[in-house]
Amino acid sequence: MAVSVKEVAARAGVSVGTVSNVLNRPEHVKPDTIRRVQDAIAELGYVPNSAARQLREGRSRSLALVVLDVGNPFFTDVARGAEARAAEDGLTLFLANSDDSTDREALHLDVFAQQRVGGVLVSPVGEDLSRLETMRGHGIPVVLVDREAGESAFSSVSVDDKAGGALAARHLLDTGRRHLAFVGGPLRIRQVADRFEGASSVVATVPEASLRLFGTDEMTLDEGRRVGEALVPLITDGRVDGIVAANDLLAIGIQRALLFADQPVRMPEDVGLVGYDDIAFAASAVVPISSVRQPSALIGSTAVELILEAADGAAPRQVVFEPDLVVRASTVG
Amino acid sequence: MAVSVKEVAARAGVSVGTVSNVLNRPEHVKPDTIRRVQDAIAELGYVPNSAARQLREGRSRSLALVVLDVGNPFFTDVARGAEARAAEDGLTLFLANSDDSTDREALHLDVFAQQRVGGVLVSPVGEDLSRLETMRGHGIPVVLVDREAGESAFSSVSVDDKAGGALAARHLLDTGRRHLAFVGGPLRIRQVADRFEGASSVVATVPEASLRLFGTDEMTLDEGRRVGEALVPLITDGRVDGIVAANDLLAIGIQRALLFADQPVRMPEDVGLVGYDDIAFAASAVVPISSVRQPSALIGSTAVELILEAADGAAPRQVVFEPDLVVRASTVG
DNA sequence: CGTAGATTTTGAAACGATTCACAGCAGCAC
DNA sequence: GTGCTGCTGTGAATCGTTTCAAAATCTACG
Repeated sequence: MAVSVKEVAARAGVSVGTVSNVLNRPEHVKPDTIRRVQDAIAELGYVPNSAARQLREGRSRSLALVVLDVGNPFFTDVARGAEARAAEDGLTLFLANSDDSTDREALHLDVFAQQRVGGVLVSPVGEDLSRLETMRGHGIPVVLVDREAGESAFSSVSVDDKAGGALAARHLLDTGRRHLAFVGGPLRIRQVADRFEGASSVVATVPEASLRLFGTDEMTLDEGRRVGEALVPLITDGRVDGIVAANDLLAIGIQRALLFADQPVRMPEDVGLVGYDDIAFAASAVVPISSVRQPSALIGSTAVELILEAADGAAPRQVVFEPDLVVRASTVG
Repeated sequence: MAVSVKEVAARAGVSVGTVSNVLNRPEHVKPDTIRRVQDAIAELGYVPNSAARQLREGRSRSLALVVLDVGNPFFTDVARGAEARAAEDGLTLFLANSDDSTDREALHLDVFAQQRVGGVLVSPVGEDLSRLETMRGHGIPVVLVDREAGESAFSSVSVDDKAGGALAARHLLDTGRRHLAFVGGPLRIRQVADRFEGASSVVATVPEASLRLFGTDEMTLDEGRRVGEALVPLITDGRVDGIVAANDLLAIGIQRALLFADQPVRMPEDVGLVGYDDIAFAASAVVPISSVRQPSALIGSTAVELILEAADGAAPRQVVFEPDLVVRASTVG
């Protein structure tokens, strides 16, 4: 059943060492021999066993990416960028989904540690990075994605979320709004907390402006709708005239609730709405949504770059991208 | 650097066999010994090497899923269902993206064959299943996802796409439309061809009804918008009054183009729109979109079920789910 | 106290690929 | 003919785990 180098060697009338040489350094093998071995491989349908190879080499030619939510287009874009960059170096990228759960995250990290992957890219769920420390201690390079490493000795690639939050809030203030709402949560997610903080700090600079927080349990379309419905009366009253959503899924849900309320809200006249991530659906929304853009594919490819550096023993490095604002009809007429 | 069973054994003062027993069949080991070994494991930070385990066992405790497009929420939902079911049996699921390319599909399948994964779930890009045949020949169970296996000896789990296409078309006819447009492509994608065929066959039963095909290169928001713009004048003329989109991404793009045209089209008054897949965004669209629902998570979990059966040597089996129609405001007032 | 039987523990073999020191050999110069 | 060099090819050792027959130890009971 199992075809191994041994069978191939027997069939081709050479030793196992020679078969391995044909596979890994054909320049040391006579052309005629190469052909004989390749014929044998084809005839027997030999497929190398990567477990054996890996065991011998001590490390696998693969990387892992653990994201917070595969359902969020932002992360699939990051994954695309990472995979493309990894492929350039002949590396395979495993994609795993932690779904905002520390348990699932831990589970995946364990599996990857056991696989001895060449490196782990992770957008960590919580603040506790000790498990990642141990991974690095075991010689597995770790890069934080979409989260700044701060004083810790990890490499990281992130986007300045405070700046992003500020960008969104400032845009609303610049276009005349004064009573802002920030929708997102839970605040234990660092990205959310930072975006809120950025927005807050900008609002604080304008005396008559206010910012009110509307917390959510998750950042989904449904939660957005729920909050959107609650916002309608406030907007009608004039108590809210600008909304910053912590991501585009929320923003889309909010928009839907506002436009389809019994007493519909006009956008951008009655209220301005800014999302975050600039996923494709944001541009295709009913009223296209202004959004804070993050260079998602670039984040992915840069993360792989940093892993490769780390694997070469380079010192950890923090890359922080600046977000920019894509202005659409949800904020300006 | 590398901590192996050997070091653990030495530290705990037992043999390597005992360490392995603690890990795999603790019921045969004295409680006191278990504790001593576990302490040693903790102190040394031992992490099992799954390459070695796999080499010994000949097969890895993991499955692979290769999807056509990770960017499509339908497939991430399938992946979720599959992963959950796999986790029940302690199996890891690797997710890979073929992006509609046979090359990328082949690449991923090669890697998985070398990994000796316990099974492969794949929604194949083309019609040529020979590579999958060889995988099965090598003893790796294969299950086709979202594609019926037909006469071939694979297991498969699919949804009746002809019935789905028919469902969509019949609904439009039932609500009084007669001039239908089918948007989707390329037709080499089996699912698209089947949905079109289903719609055609229903339309053919109504004398005065017609169905026109609008081909696309890919099934994305942008392509939907492009076709939507082309449809506007036809709808205004009354030459088209119902649209079947081959998936929801297209439908959302189409809707946006129609609603935001210079001379906007009313929905459902001027035209009815039916999508396919029932992704979350369809329900949250401006005008919520009627859509042919596929039980995505169930498809994923069933596929894993079939893999497990096949691994136990059971005969291949074809599971075909019936789609159903979720009616929303895009087709009825 | 001896022993059958059960419970624990042992340690060498095996999984499949890579590596590397070394062997075989042809060609060549002296 | 001898010794070198360069090119090919060899095969035993190795990676870390599991397995399993056999050994060691314990338990209960006459």
